[in-house]
Amino acid sequence: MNSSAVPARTGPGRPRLASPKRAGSTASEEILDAAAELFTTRGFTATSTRMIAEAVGMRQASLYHYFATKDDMLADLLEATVSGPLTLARELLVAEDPALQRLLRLARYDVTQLAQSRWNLGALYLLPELAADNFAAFRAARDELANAYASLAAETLSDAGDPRRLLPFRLVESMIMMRSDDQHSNSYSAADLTDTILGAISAVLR
Amino acid sequence: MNSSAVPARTGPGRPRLASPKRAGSTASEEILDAAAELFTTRGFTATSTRMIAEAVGMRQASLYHYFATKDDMLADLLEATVSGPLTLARELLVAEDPALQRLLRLARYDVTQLAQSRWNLGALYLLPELAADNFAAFRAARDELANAYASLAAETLSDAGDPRRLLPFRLVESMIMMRSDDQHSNSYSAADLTDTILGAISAVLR
DNA sequence: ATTATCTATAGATCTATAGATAATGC
DNA sequence: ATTATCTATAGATCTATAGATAATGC
Repeated sequence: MNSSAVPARTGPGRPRLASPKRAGSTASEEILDAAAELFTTRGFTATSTRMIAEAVGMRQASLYHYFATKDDMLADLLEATVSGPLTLARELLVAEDPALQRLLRLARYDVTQLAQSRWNLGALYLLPELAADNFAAFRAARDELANAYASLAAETLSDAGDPRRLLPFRLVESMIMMRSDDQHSNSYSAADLTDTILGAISAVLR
Repeated sequence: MNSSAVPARTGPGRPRLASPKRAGSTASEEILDAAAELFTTRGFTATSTRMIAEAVGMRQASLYHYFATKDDMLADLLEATVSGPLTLARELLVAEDPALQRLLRLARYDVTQLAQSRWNLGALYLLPELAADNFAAFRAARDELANAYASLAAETLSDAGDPRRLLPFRLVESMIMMRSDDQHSNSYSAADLTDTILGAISAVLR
């Protein structure tokens, strides 16, 4: 327990006034961890850069050494949530196993990450603020991911235009809503809910 | 096309500078219509009371004749989205028909409303801002609705603790995500998507 | 007299920039 | 010299309140 004002981290640059308070081995990571908590618990626009800085233990202006705008922090956080699933999806799209098997592998990876990530960043996917240019890369990535789900699902259906091909992606995302609400769902473990969602994907495409 | 500054509506009170621009037969309704559009397209905190007033054609301060706070506008909008489904759910919980039939009736009503309402207010259900006291009534209503879905679904399952009982509510809500994203889903009509969701509910509980 | 609006504004923000300062590293 | 921080602040908001004004209704 280091309660002095002396920062633990050493290296070039003027020292911080406060000691580190955040997960992360670099200043950028500390900032993103604080931003993720505040964005998911108080809202994006409702979180000021001052609050983020305070949660990190630095001054508000110092954030701008790492991020040009507040939007950039959110963009980085969101892109990190889709990059893993998207990489896996690209691999699975060209793999040889049966489509349902590939779809379920992708879904399991994705749902598990949504359930276990440190902050429920998926809750920010519906923000109208994401229509801004700053988030175009994220939107494109999430789109590509949705399309990968739809392609894999379509392969399991006799009619490729069957609208059920849209459901697996939505069932995966339902983990976000369950986690947001978790008043009732908290009687189930993340593993149970994951299996339930995977079972539902199979049942729906059958 | 009345381009003069003379307001169309007549009655007591100082006239507005601008003529009416909004759906709604009362000032409160005009304000809520403008707020709903702006909250869903730009975000709640990112929408200022000035923008709302401008969209209505009145001055910012005049909003406060009808709503004590900006939060109250959102609370009213959200409560309106759950009151219909909740009323139906209460009736169906004590009705005599088979549980699956009652569940599907509720789901159809709810999904149809989510698909066809003038603004996609469901996209605001995940806002962290809703944790505030102002929204307690909405949260309670949505909770009760989620519980009604879970009860009806549990009746159709041999094991009442089966986690699948959580899925119908989430499948219904997936209409919100589809509508938000609708890049791909817009190749399907609302009616097709509604039927697809109802089919998925049946398939998942089978 | 009552109502619905208006004008004006207090007080509290908020984001981003400019420029100083205190470390390390060469 | 380079880097990471700091202090200070400009300029632009934003919400909510106070009090004036212009209608209708009695």
